[in-house]
Amino acid sequence: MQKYSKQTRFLIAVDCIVFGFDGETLKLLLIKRSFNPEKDKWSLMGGFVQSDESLDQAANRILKQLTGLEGVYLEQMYSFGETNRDPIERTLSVSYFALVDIHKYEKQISTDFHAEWVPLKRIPKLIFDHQEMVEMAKKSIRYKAALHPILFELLPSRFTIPQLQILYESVFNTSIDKRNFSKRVLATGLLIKLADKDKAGSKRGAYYYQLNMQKYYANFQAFINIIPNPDSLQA
Amino acid sequence: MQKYSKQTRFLIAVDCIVFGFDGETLKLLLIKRSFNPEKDKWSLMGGFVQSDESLDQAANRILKQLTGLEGVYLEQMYSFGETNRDPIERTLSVSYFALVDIHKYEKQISTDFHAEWVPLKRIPKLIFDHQEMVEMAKKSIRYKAALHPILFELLPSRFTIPQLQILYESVFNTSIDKRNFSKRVLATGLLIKLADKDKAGSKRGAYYYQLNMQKYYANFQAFINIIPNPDSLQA
DNA sequence: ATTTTAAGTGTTTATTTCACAATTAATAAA
DNA sequence: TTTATTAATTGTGAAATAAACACTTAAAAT
Repeated sequence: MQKYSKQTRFLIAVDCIVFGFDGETLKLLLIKRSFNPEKDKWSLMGGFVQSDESLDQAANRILKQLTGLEGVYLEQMYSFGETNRDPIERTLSVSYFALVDIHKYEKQISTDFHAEWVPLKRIPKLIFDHQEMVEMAKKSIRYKAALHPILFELLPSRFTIPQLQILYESVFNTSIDKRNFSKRVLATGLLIKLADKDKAGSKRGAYYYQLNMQKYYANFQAFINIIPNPDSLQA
Repeated sequence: MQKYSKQTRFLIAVDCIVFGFDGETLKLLLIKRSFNPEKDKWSLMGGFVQSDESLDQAANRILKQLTGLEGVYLEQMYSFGETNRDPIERTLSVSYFALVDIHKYEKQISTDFHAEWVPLKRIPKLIFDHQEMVEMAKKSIRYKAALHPILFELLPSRFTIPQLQILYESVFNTSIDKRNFSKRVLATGLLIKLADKDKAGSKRGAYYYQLNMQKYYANFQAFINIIPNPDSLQA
């Protein structure tokens, strides 16, 4: 088999920006890097693409290897290709963002792996250009969540409207009138009201809801307006 | 200097989906591939990333080399990484889309280079996964143009509102009421009315407008609503 | 002077968004 | 048992925005 001779070949990495929500705070999953360079520094989940796997496969494998997470929402974001972004050797990084319900994986992550959930407001210095990736990922999920119902991926399968509102308020760093918020989310038709309540947060208790998966998948592409004044969003 | 030994290295290509508008029809710039494999087949503009250039630099260089185009709107879209997408050797393709005023470059392209503008509705079979890239690019510009004023990049610096409307109608494959359209675009505050008219399209002539570049750059990220019923858009 | 053609413009109605506060369910305390 | 506390739940009116809809006008051609 012939080859494209004379062309340079490069390392290709995948880096994952993993968002999680615990009911109160938006967090990122970070690890202490286990190899040189920058060993023991904070880093995103990353690894090299192998010759027998596609980018999506690589992203899923890396996420699973480093955190045990499997089957989570994962979306390609952007490829970072500055020549000197890795000081050892030029490496292209294809970045992905992931959305995870923290509680579903919390124990698994902290016991089996050296990964940690860090509040988005207190991200430490990261290696290479990972800081830049995080900034872009924050913008990306805001942008996408303003139009599409991706934030449900951060919640457990049963959740309350107040929980959902806290999540939206965290992501958009704003506060929303709860009457208008509940009207908007219910108007999407995506929610199914359940019979029982979550009594953890209040005496009265808040009804649980779950996603109408039919409509969720069917309407995923359609624009959905949950955020007031989306005009002020930054891309 | 140490290296990451044991890791596989890959070819990295950049492929550009170049959109153009001639006042009537949306077109793509295609070339007949000049080397094997698939020599003489239709292809997007592409080339390998060199060791001393970033992805953006590679995209700009390739666009310039193959078409003479320089300083055009160019945006990274998506990275395609299926293992077998290039039959000769595994190659990652980082795709970009570009928006070009056809008239500004038409002669240059057809005389100096073997590139051709092909109406979007009559794209021939393309090599590799370029068809898939084109489909994604069509969705991408629709999506982005529904929210941001990128389509002005396809027009000359002086244009009329009827021209602009035809462009929007082409991109969204729809027809728009001209009273509502002109109200919407003028409401953005992005347009400056000029004193003279374009007499080519009608006896009466249509006033030329140009972009208010201040506002254009300032408001580029803000959501701008020009399309009726954007809910029906597909991501 | 008349015809032709596309450009330009305004109003009414319907829909959506926004601002705003009282009531209720359930537990805890008296 | 009653009362207090706390968060959940719910509705309405005003304002802004979007949608539907048709005639007049400028300029060239006849």
